Amino acid sequence: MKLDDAAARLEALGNPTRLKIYRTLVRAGREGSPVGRLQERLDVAASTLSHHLKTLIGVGLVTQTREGTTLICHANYEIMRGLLEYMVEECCAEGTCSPAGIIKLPKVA
Amino acid sequence: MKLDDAAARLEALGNPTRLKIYRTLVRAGREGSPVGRLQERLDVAASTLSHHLKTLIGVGLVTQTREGTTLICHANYEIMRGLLEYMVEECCAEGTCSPAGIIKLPKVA
DNA sequence: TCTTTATTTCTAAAATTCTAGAAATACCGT
DNA sequence: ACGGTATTTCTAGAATTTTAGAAATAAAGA
Repeated sequence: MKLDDAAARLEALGNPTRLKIYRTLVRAGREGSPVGRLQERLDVAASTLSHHLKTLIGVGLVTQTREGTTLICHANYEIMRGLLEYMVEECCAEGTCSPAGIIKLPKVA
Repeated sequence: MKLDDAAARLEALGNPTRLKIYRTLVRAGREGSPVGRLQERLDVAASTLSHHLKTLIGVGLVTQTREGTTLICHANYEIMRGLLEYMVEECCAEGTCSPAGIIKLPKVA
């Protein structure tokens, strides 16, 4: 991942509302969550939510699938994985900032 | 770490110039880097750099120590560790987005 | 086709961020 | 105390972001 892509994704997550959205989608699990349910949960105007979702979708952190009239949102774990990988590799000292319970191994699949 | 703190730190890192600053400081290692050297490396106006550093310092990601007339900047790994921990715990599905080479263990110190 | 529900796009105002020149401050050596 | 180097603070303009109401679009069902 390039620095500019990482920055764009960090910026997308760096807004409390968008971070809440993303976290909610992670908790929604594999089935995801309709936009409408997100709106109820987060208590934000529909247009505002849509705007934030657009940002998250734009950087690849969220995807949408349509099911009839409702749009289901999903967290994209692959992108998040890449972002965490970038941060650990580019922004951490060897072993110094591995989160507790997380260990960096030499070479594991 | 609270959601708002995590968001503030992600936002701080979510600007290409600031992400470059932070990455440079990580690469500078334990001894850190003077503001002036950062300025040469990143080719940015002194006042602009100072402004971005203020942001990073404000969220705890960077610290400064004075050595005579020069200020030395250091990456704060403890805060970064906490941020990564937050992201893994709050924004990842179990095992789904562990970066390659990183494994989440049940309970390790 | 008309209605309803779900969501986005358009629009615009308020707030914030980014940038960098100029002035101010901090510290050291003489 | 003075001069020089390092860095910050002040200031302000340009650009971007955030917010949400209103209008538009998409899909399903009667």
